Amino acid sequence: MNFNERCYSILRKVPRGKVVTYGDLAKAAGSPNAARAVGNAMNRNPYAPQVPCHRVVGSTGKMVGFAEGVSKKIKMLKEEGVEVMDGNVDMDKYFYT
DNA sequence: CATATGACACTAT
DNA sequence: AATAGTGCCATAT
Repeated sequence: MNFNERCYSILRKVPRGKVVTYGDLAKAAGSPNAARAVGNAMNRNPYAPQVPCHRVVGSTGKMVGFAEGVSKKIKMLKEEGVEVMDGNVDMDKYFYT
């Protein structure tokens, strides 16, 4: 099981309407400082619709990027009930602990 | 095997 | 408060 597959597995557990940060995801995957690598894994995302890669946001809840565009990402999150204001998510309410 | 790349995070201006 | 620069990790080429 390589690093990214671990990321996908973990990310897949994230419930709808919640979000996680790259850093925490990386930490959960076993490499606390591999936030960047996580983003890379999401970018290639071999498990396209299976993994909720759109539920991954920056450490501050700020939208960082998305393969199809941040706009799309925000749209999807809103569809799940996550409030996104000016590209930012309310961490205290939607962060997956 | 070595170099380059990127959807991050943090510190210093 | 906003912007720029630096460090880190795993993958792809």
